[in-house]
Amino acid sequence: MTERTPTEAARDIPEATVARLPVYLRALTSLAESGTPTCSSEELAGAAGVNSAKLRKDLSYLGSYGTRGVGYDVEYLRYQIAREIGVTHDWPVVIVGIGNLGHALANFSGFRSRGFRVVALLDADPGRHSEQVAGIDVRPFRDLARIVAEQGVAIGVISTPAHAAQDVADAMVEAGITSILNFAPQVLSVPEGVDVRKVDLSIELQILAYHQQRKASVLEGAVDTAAAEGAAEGADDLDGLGAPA
Amino acid sequence: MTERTPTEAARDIPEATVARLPVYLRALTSLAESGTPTCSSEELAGAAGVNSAKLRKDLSYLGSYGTRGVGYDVEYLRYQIAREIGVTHDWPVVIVGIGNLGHALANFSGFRSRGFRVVALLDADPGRHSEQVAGIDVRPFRDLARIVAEQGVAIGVISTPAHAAQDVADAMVEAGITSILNFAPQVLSVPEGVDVRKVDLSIELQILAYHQQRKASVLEGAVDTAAAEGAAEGADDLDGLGAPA
DNA sequence: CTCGTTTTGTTCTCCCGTTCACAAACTCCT
DNA sequence: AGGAGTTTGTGAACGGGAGAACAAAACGAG
Repeated sequence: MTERTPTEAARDIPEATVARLPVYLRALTSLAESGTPTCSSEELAGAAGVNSAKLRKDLSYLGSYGTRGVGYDVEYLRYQIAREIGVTHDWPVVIVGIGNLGHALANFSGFRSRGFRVVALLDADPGRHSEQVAGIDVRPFRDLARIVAEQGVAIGVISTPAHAAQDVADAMVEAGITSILNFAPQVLSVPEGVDVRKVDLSIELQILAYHQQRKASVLEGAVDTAAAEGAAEGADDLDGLGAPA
Repeated sequence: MTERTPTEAARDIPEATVARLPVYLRALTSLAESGTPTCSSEELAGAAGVNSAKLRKDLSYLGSYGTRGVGYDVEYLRYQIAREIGVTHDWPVVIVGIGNLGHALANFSGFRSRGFRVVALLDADPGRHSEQVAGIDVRPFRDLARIVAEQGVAIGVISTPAHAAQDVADAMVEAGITSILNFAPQVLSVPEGVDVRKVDLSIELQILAYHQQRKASVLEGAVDTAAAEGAAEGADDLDGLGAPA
């Protein structure tokens, strides 16, 4: 049953597992660089920051690539994961919106080494078209469709201001892009079959703030918090809440 | 430690809900700016990109802030969520690692408007200490502890290269920071009680690549995939994975 | 060859999160 | 005042993921 039918490419890998595979891949790459030939699930789990049962279960979705009593061959497992994710070859990527963040993304060295290749930087502002960023010319946004077609681009990155993001997404979809990584603080609506992942600094910070607030109220005693909550618990007394910015 | 204050300051809000509250907050802010006085769960859910049942359940964890048959008061709900998250006042934040990404983060305008204030930019490289970024002086990393103490910083952002990230995290924890947002592609180990959230470009792209690969193999038929899988069974050909930076 | 040790792959159980569906509650209209 | 129409808040069913625990498999020693 661990036998792998080559044609069965479409096993169901749980989303949570998919999200961890890149972490394992990175850990394995690191192990490989340090010359480690094999590793146990315990070691790898440690390097990836998860517990070993979860790691083994995750890997079991890919197949039986380990050896009981021994562990996993680092290089072999690394290749298997890379193949499963689909980063044994580079994916061409376009970045739209070359502001501060766009610059940083264009210069990000991890692209090439992790299975991606920036083939174009686009911006709607003509003032930026003379620039070169990370050795790549910034080109007009309207060239998007042509570039996508010529280079076979399937993945697009949006690093524009929020108000432009939906238009850019629409244009990307129109051009044939079916995977979008969105850095703009804006909910995108896209047709079925198009994947969107968002990266949102404010949201991450606000989540931290929520937990931080809780930690603070526990540490400082319930005095301040109790007072504030007490007022709120009044349920009808809504004074003091009336002044949102 | 787990004992809760009598006034029940610490209602249990599920983690998944906490992660969506900032999205609702943003949608409400947008509605408020457009002058909308009230909205239904359906409208708000649409703006936030979730379904309305989920939205209502999420909000119900905070309390009963809506009116049946009417909907939610935009300003009121906005304030309630902001209070729950803890962004009715600004949180001081330090950013460590002022490379490309650090620049972008420092210039990110959403900080101030969403409950955060960058109080310091730190870098270990003395060559950067003469710089000013976004109107803030870049200061030596060793000043961290003093700045954290003086400004009451609880949240730190790491935008260094991967190899420096753990040291920075250790120093942050040592200085008293208990919430870390990590942009470095590196698993951080921190003591209990310290929250870490990670934002990882490569991982997000690789997740997209996985789904993209699936879409492609479904569309193009199993032919290419089968061939690729057959080759991979050789198990020794690991080319194409080499030379990460 | 056999036994003991190690480590994987998998099963089982529990918990969290999502979704459905509906009663409760409020407004508006007559 | 009362009924019709809305919309919230929530109980209950359902599905997926996390973790514990264990059987199966490989290796090495004697």
